[in-house]
Amino acid sequence: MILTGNEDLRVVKTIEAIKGCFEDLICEKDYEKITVKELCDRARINKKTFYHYYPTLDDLLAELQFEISSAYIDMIKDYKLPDEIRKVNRAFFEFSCAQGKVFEKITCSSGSYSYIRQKMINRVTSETWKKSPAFIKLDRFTQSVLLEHVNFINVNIYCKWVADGKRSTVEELIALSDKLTCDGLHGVIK
Amino acid sequence: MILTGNEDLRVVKTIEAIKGCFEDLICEKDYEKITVKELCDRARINKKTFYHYYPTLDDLLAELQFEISSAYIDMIKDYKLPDEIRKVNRAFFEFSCAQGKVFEKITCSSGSYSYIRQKMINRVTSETWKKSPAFIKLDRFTQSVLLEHVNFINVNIYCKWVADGKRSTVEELIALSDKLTCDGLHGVIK
DNA sequence: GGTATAATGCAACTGTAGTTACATATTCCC
DNA sequence: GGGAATATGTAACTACAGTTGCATTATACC
Repeated sequence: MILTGNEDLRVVKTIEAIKGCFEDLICEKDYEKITVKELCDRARINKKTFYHYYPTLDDLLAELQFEISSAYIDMIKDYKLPDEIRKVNRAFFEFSCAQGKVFEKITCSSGSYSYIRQKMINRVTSETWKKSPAFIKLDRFTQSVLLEHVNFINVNIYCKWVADGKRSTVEELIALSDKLTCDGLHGVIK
Repeated sequence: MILTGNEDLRVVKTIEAIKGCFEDLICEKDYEKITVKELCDRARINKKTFYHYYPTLDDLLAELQFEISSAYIDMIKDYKLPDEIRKVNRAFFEFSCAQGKVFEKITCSSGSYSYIRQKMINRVTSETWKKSPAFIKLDRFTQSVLLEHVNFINVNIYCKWVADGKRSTVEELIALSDKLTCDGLHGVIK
């Protein structure tokens, strides 16, 4: 549940407790090892209350991902692909690299919930591609391929950057992304 | 457990039953919804026996993935990247498109086990890249990015091809892959 | 402040994951 | 074919997921 401000105080308290404790747990251990029980114990709520708001832990995770990436969506929503791809790449890394540990864990964890990456990818890119006349002319199959293409490249670079100890600068990440997205391997290696 | 031919007949019977029923189940329903219990019921074995061979269902899935992709690994193991990338792309699609439903489900399912893609990706590409002098000269970070880059593009194309009802020819898939890997977006869209 | 409404808690339930000690059956190999 | 080795089964156990009916509490609104 995403709070709007009009909720019952009990709801606000419960949802904030659920999300806060969930973020803590995500930072402390692998998502796959988090149980509903321990989340409820920590948030001081009954299991029934949790299930009242979320069918499964995966749904809570998806909502958190949705909320976190919303700011990024806003940044790129007016850019046009493929012409403004460099702006999209820049926005991605300036946004992602400024995020905290929760974003990092959610985006990079290689466990069974990396599918979240795909959800994010689809949400983000479909909005920007669809404004391109050249894109509209492509067949649906090629469209669907391109839809995930750019963001995978960026998520991949971001995750490897984290795994490497964040030793490159944001500008270096953007430069690598620009090469791989615009020019392919030949931009990086001969 | 991967059978070598020297095993006790009981072991052969058990392992074949486990893998056979697991493949059937994968074709019938989402992997996430398969339980150890129903696999054991179908394979006519006790839970204890299953856990004797596999710590979790994920491990069984990983082993199946490993076995299925072995033939592909053999095909590309002598190619050198980035020079022979077109050969790798061709091998990928000629192999993947000839596979059956189990491969399709394992590779394309968008659920929580799409991480299998990553495992496959890493296994496949590291062997081919490491023979490239130009690759060795790159920093570790860029290396790790490239390691997943090519195969993601191919897996992505393959999965979209399946989702689209396999309407393109294998040659069209290879052509699209060649453009995206070698030349980036500019090879596909202006 | 009192009350109807909605949120939450409680307790008990079913089903599955994963483990254990021990019993039994199958296979291997002589 | 017989006996040792080992694979598999049985049954019972703990723990958690997810659900249910009913009790209780907090909140909103008059």
